[in-house]
Amino acid sequence: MSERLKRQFYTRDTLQVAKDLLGKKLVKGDKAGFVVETEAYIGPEDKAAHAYRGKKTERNKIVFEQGGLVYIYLCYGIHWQFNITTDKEEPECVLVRALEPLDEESKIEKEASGPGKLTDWMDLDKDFYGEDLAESERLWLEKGKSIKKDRIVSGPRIGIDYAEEWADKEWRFYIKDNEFVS
DNA sequence: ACGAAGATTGGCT
DNA sequence: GCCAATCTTCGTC
Repeated sequence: MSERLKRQFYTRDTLQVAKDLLGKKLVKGDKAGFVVETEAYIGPEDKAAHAYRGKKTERNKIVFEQGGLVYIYLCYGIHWQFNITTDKEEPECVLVRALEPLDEESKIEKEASGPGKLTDWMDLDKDFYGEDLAESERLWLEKGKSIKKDRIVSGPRIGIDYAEEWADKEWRFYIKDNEFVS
């Protein structure tokens, strides 16, 4: 019996998926962690999104596909950013910024508290580009913990000052008082 | 074909 | 708190 999240979880409104992802369990091999922080990127209208104005490139083409796929890319030449595509048709996605590791040792080191640290810890790189989280044998999401609505808080996204009015949108979601949020 | 900038992090002026 | 590291991707020459 599997608790894996199905396609239908991802092919919904992106802001809703971003909120619902909190508390879910990301599993890869023998490593796993609970999602504690996400950010939503809303396709063509969002200046902070790579798909702003419907711009489709070699890098971001996967977000134009259906929801539930991995959009991963290298930033600053050093860090990988792990995103999950959402919606059916719209080029939208959710950036997973931080995890609460399951194992004690990783918890103490806060090894997944930040988008770059998270991918380092899980060994995620371009090899996972386009991976289907609803079908993959090596990476997927499970039901995880249930987070009460009043434990979910929102705020402006991080590192996108160039996006002008879109930089103020409160599309970053995280679990209140969780120590693993970046 | 070339150059600028980036959804970050960690170390030190 | 500020700045360098590091390299792929994209826009432009």
